[in-house]
Amino acid sequence: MLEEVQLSTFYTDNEKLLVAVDSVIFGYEDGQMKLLLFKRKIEPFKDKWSLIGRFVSPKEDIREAASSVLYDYTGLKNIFLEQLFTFGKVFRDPGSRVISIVYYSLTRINDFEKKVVEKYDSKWFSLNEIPELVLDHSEMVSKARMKLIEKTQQYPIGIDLLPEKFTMPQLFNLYQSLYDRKLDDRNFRKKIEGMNILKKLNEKDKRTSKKGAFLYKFDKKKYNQLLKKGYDFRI
Amino acid sequence: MLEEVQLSTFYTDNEKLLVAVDSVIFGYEDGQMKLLLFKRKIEPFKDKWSLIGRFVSPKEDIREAASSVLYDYTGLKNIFLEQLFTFGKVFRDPGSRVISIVYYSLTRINDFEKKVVEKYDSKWFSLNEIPELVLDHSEMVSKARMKLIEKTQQYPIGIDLLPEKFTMPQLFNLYQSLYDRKLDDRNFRKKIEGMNILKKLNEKDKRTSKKGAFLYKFDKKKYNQLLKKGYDFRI
DNA sequence: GCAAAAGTGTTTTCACTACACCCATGA
DNA sequence: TCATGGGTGTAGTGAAAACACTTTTGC
Repeated sequence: MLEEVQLSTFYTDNEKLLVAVDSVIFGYEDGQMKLLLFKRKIEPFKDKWSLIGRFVSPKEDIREAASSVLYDYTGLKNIFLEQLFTFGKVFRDPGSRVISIVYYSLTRINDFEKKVVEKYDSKWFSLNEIPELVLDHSEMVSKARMKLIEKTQQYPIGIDLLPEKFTMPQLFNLYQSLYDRKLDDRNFRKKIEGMNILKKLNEKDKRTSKKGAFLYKFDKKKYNQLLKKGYDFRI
Repeated sequence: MLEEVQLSTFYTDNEKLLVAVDSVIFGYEDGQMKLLLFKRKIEPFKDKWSLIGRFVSPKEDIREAASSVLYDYTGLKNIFLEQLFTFGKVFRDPGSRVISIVYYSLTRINDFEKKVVEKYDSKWFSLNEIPELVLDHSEMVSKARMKLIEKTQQYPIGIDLLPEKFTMPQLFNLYQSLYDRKLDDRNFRKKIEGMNILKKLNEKDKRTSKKGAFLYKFDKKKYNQLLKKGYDFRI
């Protein structure tokens, strides 16, 4: 109660606005980057494809709001989540004047998650098959895709997109799919090994070849050391 | 009136919040990057140093709000202005729950502008002499400074910070001051000339030496071509 | 034994670094 | 004539690019 009083003492002459958070959720599966979309549950544009989001209440931090949306619809906690951009045109939403603060996140698409996701009338789309979206959500997605590519230069995003144990060919395919061009596999290995942020395990993944590919793990300690020095993660 | 009706049809169950824009204004003068700060005019924290900003009205785009603040307090229009980040912790402002969308901008500090600025109880501070600021404004500034350095990698920010005609030593000093370290002047020239985005003029600036330094202009056409290809502007 | 994916080295090329001296001019 | 800032070239180093063959093994 005291808080309430404190918080309403000033600025009383100014008009308030609706504020929402929306999330662009990326995942990686079958050698492709994917995007999680939802059937919108409210008017206007009910049942059209949309990002997931909700209104921010006066009692929660905006990041908290984004992270709780994520948890509610995917069951995931503590995953990569970063603010992208705030959309604030007057008529961006015909339903009302709404400021939308957009976050993007990176997840591993796995079986558990799929079940939660199916419950909410949602679907993973490959990046080249994204349907028309409500409001300015397509613009949000395209900004997020650009940001994602930028992000690869400062951060080894494989950490969040691949399973804990992964093979070199998997990592290689991830980067090819992200950059949308062919890379040289030998140079790729050299570059990655030069970074020295992977631990090679004594196990092999034999699902995709007879020979089998060695499994690796990210070494988060070494990664954090590099990050402090401002390492350049470009491939 | 029709608009009003349209805009209030949906989402009526949700609580609204105060939304503000704040601007981090950078300038360059006397070989130093500077920051424009203002004495806060409202309670709480009246008369403390602060970024400039104001509340967003329901009838204006957020970018419009940021750009009009800038115009009101510096007299400048059409200058570099980009969204930085949105701050939205519940208690970031003890005056009330306020979402703050922060923009940053780059300007040329010139005599005209100075007069407008003096009128508003404001002052340019060198980056290493920034006083304590109200609320979370110091965090905003430090985020803006990091962004500024990032930005130099994708954009020749000299365009917005230097006068239209400038000398190589001026540009060189700007980058040294931005990166806060000594650079090699010969390598710097080579790099810049390699980019091929400057036009060398047939005039010299003799204010700082007897020999005089050639003046250059940015060639915006060539710059835009490079930008499309995703050129790397790192020094 | 062969198909299919995994894994490995060398040479070339190019960009970045380091480094020191001459030039033009006003006072 | 000299002090001051402006301007230039070259050799060395290291990272990135280009490029093709061998290994493993389930079928």
